[in-house]
This record gives sequence, C-alpha cells and structure tokens, in this order.
Amino acid sequence: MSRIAYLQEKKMSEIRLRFPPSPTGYLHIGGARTAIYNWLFAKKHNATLILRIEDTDIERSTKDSIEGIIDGLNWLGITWDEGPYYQSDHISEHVESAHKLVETGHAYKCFCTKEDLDAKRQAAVSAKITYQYDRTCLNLSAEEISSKEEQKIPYTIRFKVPGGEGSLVFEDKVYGRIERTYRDIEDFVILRSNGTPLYLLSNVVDDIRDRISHIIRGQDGLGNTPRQILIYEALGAPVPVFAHMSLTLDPKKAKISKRSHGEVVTVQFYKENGFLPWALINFLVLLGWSPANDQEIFTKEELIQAFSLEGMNKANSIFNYQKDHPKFFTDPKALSINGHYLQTMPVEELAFLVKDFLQKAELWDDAYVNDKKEWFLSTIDLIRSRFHVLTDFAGPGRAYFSDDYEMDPKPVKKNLTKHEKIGEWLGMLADRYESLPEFNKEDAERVTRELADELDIKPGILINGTRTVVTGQAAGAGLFDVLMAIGRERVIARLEKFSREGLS
RNA sequence: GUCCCCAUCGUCUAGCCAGGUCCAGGACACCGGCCUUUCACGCCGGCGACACGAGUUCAAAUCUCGUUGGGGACGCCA
Repeated sequence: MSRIAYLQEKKMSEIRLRFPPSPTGYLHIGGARTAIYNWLFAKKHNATLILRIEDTDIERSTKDSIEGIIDGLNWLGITWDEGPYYQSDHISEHVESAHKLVETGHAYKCFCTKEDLDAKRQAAVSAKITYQYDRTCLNLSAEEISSKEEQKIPYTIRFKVPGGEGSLVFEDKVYGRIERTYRDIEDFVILRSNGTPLYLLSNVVDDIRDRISHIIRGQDGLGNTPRQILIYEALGAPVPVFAHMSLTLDPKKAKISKRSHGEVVTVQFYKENGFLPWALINFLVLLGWSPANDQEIFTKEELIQAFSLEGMNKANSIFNYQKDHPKFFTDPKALSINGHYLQTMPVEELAFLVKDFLQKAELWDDAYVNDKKEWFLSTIDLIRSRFHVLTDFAGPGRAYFSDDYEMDPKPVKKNLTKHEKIGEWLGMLADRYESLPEFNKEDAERVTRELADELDIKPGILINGTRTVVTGQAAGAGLFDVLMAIGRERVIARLEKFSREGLS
C-alpha cells in the first residue's frame, strides 16, 4: 500500500465525533448527557471529539451562553480535542453548498412567498389534510425562473426529494433499521430568501468538513436524519454512523428545558449545590444507558471501558425531581450517588472541595490547612457519613465551624422543649465536663451516664439534648465523637448558654 | 392531520436480539426490624412491575398482529 493510500485509509477510518450545542442558554443536563456519551465513546475508541458552537441563531445566541456551556463542560471534566469551532464562521460554505445543490439538480429555487405558503398551510390544517409543499416552483420553466430572477423576486432554495415509490433506509446504532418513504418527506428549505442557510444544511456541511464519522445525538434528531442523509448523498459525502439516544423527560413526561424547569436542570445548579462533577456524570450516564451487569458506580476508567452503544435504552427516561420536595431538592438517585462519592473519597481530596463551600459561607479559617489541619480532616471525616452534598458542610455541619448556627426546630421540640428541666440538667452536665481532668470520649460518656443515673432519667435524654444544643441537628455521628470534634470549651459554653438563657 | 419511535416495580434499569434456568434480578425511594444514645450511618427483611388483547408454541417478559398509552418530527428555529 502506498503511503498516500495508507493515509487516506487512515483518514477515512478515523473516528471523529462532535458535540454541537447551540448557545441559547446554559448547559443543561440533557445537553450534558449528550456530551458525556460522545465523550465516552470518543475516549473508548481513541477518537477525536470536536466542540462546535452552533451559533447561527443570532437572535437567541449569546456570549454568556457560550461561556456557560464551556464552564459547565470544564467543571464536569469533559475534554475535547478540537475546537471550539463556530458555525457562524462557515456560513458562506453553507450558502455555497446550497447553490451547488441547485447546479447539480438536487435542489431548486422556490419563489413562493411566505404568505402564500402560510395560507396553503392554514387551509390544509383547517381541512384536516396533511400539508406538504406542493412543488409549485419545481415545475417552473427556465424562462419563468430567469424572468422571476430579473424581477428580483426573492427565493428560497428547496431540496428536491427523490420522487417515486422509494424510501430512505438507514441503520441507527440504537434504534435499528429506520425507514421513511420519500413521499413522506417534503421538499424542505435549505436556504432562506434572505440568503442565509438553515440548520439542516449547515449542520451537515459542517459535519462533512469536520469529517465527523459518528453522530450521537438526541432522539429528537431522528426525524431530521432522513433529510440530512439525503443532503450527504446529494453532496457526494460519506454518510456517518448515527446513534440516537433516548430523551430525558420530567416526571410529567415533558421534555426538560431551562425555561420550564428552571435551575434544577442546569449543570451550574449542581456545581453550586455541592455536587461532585464525577457523581453528576455517573448519575447522568445511567439515565438511558446501562452496562450488561448491575454495576452502578464507576471510576472514569471503568466507565470508559464499560461504555458501549449497545447498552443504550430506547425508551425515554425520567429525571425524577419533585419541585419543592421537603427532602430531595433533585432526583434522589443523583443525591444518593453524590453521597456515595462524598462519603468514600479520600478525605484530603474532600477537604479541598469543602474549603470552597466553607469560604462561600464565611466559615473558613486558614488554620484548617496549617495548625488545625488534623482536626479539620478528622472532623470532615466524622460528619460526612450523613451528608450528601458539599453544601451540607456549611449547612447542617455549620456548628462545627462556627458558634453561630441555626437550631433545627424538629429536634428542639423533640429533645428540648419536651423536657421541662432540660436546661438545668444540661447545666449540670456542663459542670461535670468542666471538672473532668481530661476531656476524652470515655470519661465524657461515663460522667454523662452517671449524671443520668443520679437524676434517674434515661441517658438518651441527656445525649439527645446535648446533641441538639451543641449541633442544632437531629442527627449526627456518635455524640461523644461529636463532642470531641467540637471541643470541650465550645461544648461547655454552648451548654451553659442554653442552661442560662434557654432558646434565644 | 401525516410520519417515526417507544412500552418491565413510584424512579433508573437487568432479562428480550439467539422463547424454558424469571410465580422476573439489581439500585434509588418507601416501610419494618436489628444495632444503638439519636439519626438521613450500617446490617437484615418487606412492599413493589412484564400496559391490554389475541396469535404462534409443549412453553412467551422474550416472537407476530392489534388496541391503548406515551414521546418525537413535520417552520424561510437550532
């Protein structure tokens, strides 16, 4: 094989994918999922992933969105090999292709006005007849065309769909064989009367130029595919492999969008609410894909290894979040997966992430990386077992880092208000802690139980009361571990303050 | 209205292509028990689904057809 032939073959067999967001809003989880699948496929096959910003909708595209999307991708750790390219840089190519298609007889100029077309469509709709462009302009004679051109009548360019009984068939990697009769495809517009190209065309022309070999996209693109394949063929370009993925719906089975669902569906939201990027990826990848076994938690390497289009589910999946749910601010499974990573990752790594959230809450102390590093690490390690998101460290975990923390009303009622003399008892407990020669777990527990015994009450009353006063929370790690983490002085101060002032 | 796609526990799903090993497995959620000092920790257990109807077959979650339900596409949006 000659070197050139070899290179050509290599070029042809090269696997290239793209993620083509349109910058009309921040990256949302549906878009992220698409990016993730493309990225995993690329990584698995040692392929090239391209980021292409499809910014030709000038009305809705914004610079903020572009930054937001890139930020989101970066945060998730999704990397690309080429780009970002911008679709708007290639508009002249798209226009050229449209004219080329006219020259080669695959498309034609259509002088019908928008008003005429709208009227025809309206009529069809009210008569309950299927509307399709009636090909008025396909049958124009050469004279009629040049006459209209001379009169400067604006025209669009429509793709000429093959006539007859035939149909277009392609093999989707996920959905299998898809067939669509030519008759069901109307002659679609590829160039507007103002001379600008439409998405269907631009997208194909860009994919041809970028030598995209595999297109992994949402199932909503399935309807476009036959028309796009027609364009590939008319342009004489090789048709890429298509793999359409199921969509992510809300609990009411509506497509998710930022407009109707708000922040919960944006990647940014998860970043701000204490998710670990990998946990989000892990959750998202499971929405519509599964390995051949029961594995649900993956390292990056494992996921890349396990990923395959075969595991894609054809049915749409539901992103199960309930608005205003008292307990779950997003899909419970997402929270559970995040909790898993948060609870099992190396503490040093976690501490680094927690720092950010403590800083935002103004709870950070530089000593946590110096003198108090050991304390900080062991405290994080102690309290993380109940936490699911990083923001928990500054929320329910606030009492470990500040004297100014909220009291959860539920345990207050259950553990404090219920017992008339609790203030007095906890004051006595503070004295016992005070007089301990050394404040350690064993002795603290011993004197607590002794006091309960003397007062003839259950130790649980003292223990729960103390937890509530000292942490403001109903739940936590073993109390005596908690006391050690908070430290004698603070424990005593908090107990005494409560004993003196009650709940202020 | 036309076309395309889909259909297993509340949710994510395994099993379906190559029918029996499935009175359907796992995870999350929920409920109960244990442990315990509490808990959103841990452990153990429970609840809970093949949309419906025909057909093929000795045998169907798995194959076929129909019904119903859901989703998507039908723009001079991307």
